[in-house]
Order: sequence, then C-alpha cells, then structure tokens
Amino acid sequence: MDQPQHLLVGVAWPYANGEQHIGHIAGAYLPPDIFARFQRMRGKSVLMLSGSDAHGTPITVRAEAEGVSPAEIVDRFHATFVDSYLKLGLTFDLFTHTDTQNHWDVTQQMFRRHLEAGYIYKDSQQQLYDGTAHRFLPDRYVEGRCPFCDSDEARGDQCDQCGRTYEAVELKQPRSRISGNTDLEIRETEHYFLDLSKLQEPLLAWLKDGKTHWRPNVIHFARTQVEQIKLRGRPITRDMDWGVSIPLPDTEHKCIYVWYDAVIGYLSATTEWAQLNNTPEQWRQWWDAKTNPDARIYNFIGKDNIPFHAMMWPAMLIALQDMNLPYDVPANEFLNMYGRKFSKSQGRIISILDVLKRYQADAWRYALTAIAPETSDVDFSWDDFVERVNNELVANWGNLVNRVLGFAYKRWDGVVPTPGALSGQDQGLLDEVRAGFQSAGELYESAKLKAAMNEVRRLSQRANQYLHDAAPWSTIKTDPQQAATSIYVALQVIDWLKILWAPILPHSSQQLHEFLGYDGQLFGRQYTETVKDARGEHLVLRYDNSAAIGTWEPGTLNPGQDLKPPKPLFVKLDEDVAEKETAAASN
RNA sequence: CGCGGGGUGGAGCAGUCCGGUAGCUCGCGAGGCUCAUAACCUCGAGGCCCUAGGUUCAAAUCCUAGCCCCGCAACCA
Repeated sequence: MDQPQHLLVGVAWPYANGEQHIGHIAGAYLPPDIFARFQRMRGKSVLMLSGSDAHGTPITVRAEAEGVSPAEIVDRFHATFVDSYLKLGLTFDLFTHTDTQNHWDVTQQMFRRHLEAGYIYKDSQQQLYDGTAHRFLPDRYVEGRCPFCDSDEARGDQCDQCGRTYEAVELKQPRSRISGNTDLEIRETEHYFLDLSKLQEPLLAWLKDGKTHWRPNVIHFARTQVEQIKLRGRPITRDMDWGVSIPLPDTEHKCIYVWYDAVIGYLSATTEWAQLNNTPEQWRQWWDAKTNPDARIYNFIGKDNIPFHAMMWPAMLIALQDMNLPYDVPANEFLNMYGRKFSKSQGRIISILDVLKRYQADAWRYALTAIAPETSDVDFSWDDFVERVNNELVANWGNLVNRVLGFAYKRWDGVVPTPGALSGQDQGLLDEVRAGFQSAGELYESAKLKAAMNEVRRLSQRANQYLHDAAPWSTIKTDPQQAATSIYVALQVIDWLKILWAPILPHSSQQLHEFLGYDGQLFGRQYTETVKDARGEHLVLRYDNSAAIGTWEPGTLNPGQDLKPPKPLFVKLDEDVAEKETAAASN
C-alpha cells in the first residue's frame, strides 16, 4: 500500500484573548475533528494538534485593560477553549499553549537554525516611542488618524475603515493606547528579520508543484502573492516583554514576534506530545522527511490565516531542509451572523460554550457542518439551525433509527431478528449503503465534508424509502418471516450508517452502537491533564485512541444479538427556540 | 488601486476545470402510509443560472467588458 500512515492534523491556534464563537468552530475547529475521526477509523496514525496562542499584542492589550498579567488572561481563556472542545468532542491528541518551556525551546532552536543557515539578519526600524510610559508602541498599542482616509479609528498597522496598511510612523496624530500620550517620538530600534527574499524561489517552486487537490481560494491566493510580490525581510522580533525571549545577548525588552512563534506551535506541540508519551523521537514520523517522507500534514484554518500557512510557515520549513511541508491547507471562509461578521463589541456573538449548555453537541456538529463555509462566506441564523436540526437531523436520520429500533425491540423481544432469503430489494439496499463506505469515504478523505454529509444523508433516506416499500408493520401480520428479514436488513443498514455518520455525529453514533447491543467505544477517550515544566504548569487537553474499536468498514450484525431499549437519539427543538435565542442575542 | 473567493427556483448549496434536456436539502401545494420525535413515502408548482457582448450546431459552463457581495493585503478563524 502506498497510502500514508501518518497524518498530522494541525488546527489554527486561537488567540487566548476572548471566547470562541460558533464561527470559529464551523470554520477551523470542527472540520479537522471530523477529518481526524474519519482517518483514525481508516487505521491511520493521526495526530491532531493545536493550542492557545499566548503571545502577541491582543493578549497584552487586554491584560493591561483589566489590570492583570498576560498569563492570567491566557490561562482563563485557554481553560474555556479546553472546556468547549471537551463538550463538543474535538479530539485533540494534544491541545496545549505557547507559553511552555517546550515551545520556548523549539522556537529558540528554530531561530538559531534559521540564523546559522543565513536566513536571519539584523536591521533597524523606526518605531513610535511613548516617553510617558517609557516604552515602544508596537502595532495595536498605537492609534491615530489614517494617512489615507482620515478615519480617526486607525490602528498602528492597519485602518479598519479603508483597510489599508502602513507603518505606524505614517499615522497622523498618533496617540498611545497605554498612556493616551500624543507627544510620541520616533526612535530607531534594532530587530531581527527573516530573509524571505532568499526563500521566494523555492517557495514558489513548491506552490507550483502539484496542489491540484488544494482549494482554489487557498492555492490561487498563495501563488499570485508569491509570484507577483517581491518578498522581503520580515521582522521576527518586537519591542515587548511578553513573548518568547530571543536566544541572543543584548536583547532585553525584546521578544520573538508572535507570528513567528505561533506557527512553530505545530512542531512544538508534536514534540510535547511525543515527550508526554515517553517517545521523544516519535515526532520524526510526521515531520522528518528522511524518516518518513510519506507523512501528510494538513492545516485546517480560516481564510485570514492563508498567508501564514500557505506561505510563511512553508518558507520557514523549507529553510530548515528535510522537513515535511503541508500536504493540504483546507481553509474555510467565514461564518457570519445575519450578514455581518461576529462582533463581540457589537453584541453579535454566539459563544460555543454558552450554546452547548442548551443544545446537543451533535446537533451543533450537524448544523455547523451543513452550513460549513467551504467555498464562500455563509450566514448563520437561528431559524436555519432549528430547521436543520428538526427537519434534517431528527426527521431523516434520528427518526429512521427510532422507527426501526422501536419496531424491532417491540416485536422481536429485544433481539435482532433472523433474516430469511434476501429479495432483490433487500440486496439492493444493502449494496447501496455498503457502497457508501467508498463514496462517502472519498469525500471525507478529500475534506469535502459538506458533500460527505449529503451522501450519508442520501443513504439514510434510501433506508426510509426501503422501509416504506417493504412495510414490515404490514407484512408482520401475514408473513412474519418476511417482516423479520426487512427489519434485519434495516438494522444492518443502520449499523453501517452509524459508522458513516460517526465522524460528524460521534456521540449519537456511540449511543446507537450501544442500542444495537454492542460493547466498546467507537472512539477513544478525551481527558485533561496538568503538565509541569520550568515555566510553571499548564492545562492540556488530550486524546487516547487506544481503546477505540470503530473501523471504516461494513461489519456484520449478528442475528440474535440483544438490543437495548431504544430512546430518541436527538432532541427535537421547540418552535420558539429561534425566537428566544434571537431575542436574547439582541439584548 | 492590487489580490482571492462568491453571485444558480422563497432559503441554503452542488454543477463551471473536461460546453450537450438545470440537480440536491429545506420550505410550499396535493396525495399516500401509520412502524416512528405530526416523523416517513410519492407526485407537483416554482429558475431572465448577476448584466451586456462574443465563440459554437449547442454556453450556468469557454472568451471579453462591466455590475454587486464577502474577504485578504503580512496575523481578528
């Protein structure tokens, strides 16, 4: 087999400066979990990794606004991320954060290797300096009037009004967000730069090579950028104290720029995972091109992150040589709300942690997959959520399970009936659903999750049609053996659909697995742990797949197997849910 | 200004690469079934495929010009 065994599923690192909303989940967090669960059932050696991004000005700005330490902000939101991923069932083999000793080590090591290989140089930059606060003002620490459109709300690096970018020193009437000081001076400051000009050629060669399986929004963007823009040195250090320190002398009050250290998280999380498992060299199975060139690395992200994952990070890896580069970067567009971006400040936000209190995890997994913004921005509305859960998930799949299990349990004393000879109709349904392992499998494999879901839903509709034609509730009165055969076929099909749905609906598939009288867990176990290191301790979310028995193949349901008393898999939502939630959101 | 994505029946989407009777889910209308969470099954109504040109026997699909929406532009998924 030339199928790769080792798959690394990298997930965008969330900034630990606010709660996650359903847009984050639909765009970048749920899709990789569905993909990873599918691949694990295929027997692949999957590592799904991410962590909270602890550094950067969004964190320190918030910390200063609240008068607490950045670490406190990170710990608070990191814990909420872990909590919501547990509840939603996102099976991270490791979800850590970037303020760990391991991440510091890996980042500094990469800095040194880039330096030694000649990809890092030192240069000076002009930056605004706040004499009152005695510090430099990177990025969002400064606001002012936009040099292009005169908006007064312009940030240090970009104007939200007209969208243009510029250097902070170009701002008109700049003011410090720390002290409010408007009497800012321009000072020279020395920084280290990653020399991307040296990487442009190999990066472009890599982007031009193959990539036919990449989504057009990702590959078109990356190619045109690298083709048309002359890449230049980009600063990888900043005048800040909060961040990974620079492994060189005379670098006080400077640290490594967050963009550089955050993407290294994919590598550092792998080594942290390997160390936690006491197999420190295992990371090579995914990253080291000499050890395992067939490993595939996937990066699931939102479209805003395309430049970093399709350009910067690959360039950094190319510079190291002998590292596996991303195999695919399935970036999603955005999930909006009523036509506009989610916005915390404007009260348009649906926190995933909050809504998981009221609705089933699998209901969200279904609805967010159904409307996943795979090719264009998509609008979320509560009406749509209710409609999809009630009229699609409950009506099509949940009801199929309920009608078959309920009938079987009542009429055959809680046991899987023994079938007689199969008719052409029986065989036809079995063949069609069995073929779903191939057809839906290919769609899951290529991360076309919406299409995979449609395929599985089509198959469960076929089962509903079969039942209508076979009408076992009618034949049982005249020909009990034929009714038994129909119900056996339906149960077998449900047993297979359980697997086909499992990547998207792991919780209810497990429940169905048990209703059908099976033991064991289709998937592994999620758990949290506190890890101590030289920088303190940090909470991690982990996943142990060793006891999982779910496999991507049609098993055989044994006649005579004891069923469990069935209950509906999904809660049907009340009519007024949409109204209530919409009202609550606008308060 | 530049770049990327999108514009398909009431809603959400697929189809566009490799032209050939416009497809799916939901909603709506009618009928059927009654095992089932009033769910399920069948049939039906409903579309200038953004616009204007062009290529072609034939264009949602290819070419040209333009319009509209979203995003990116070095980090807000």
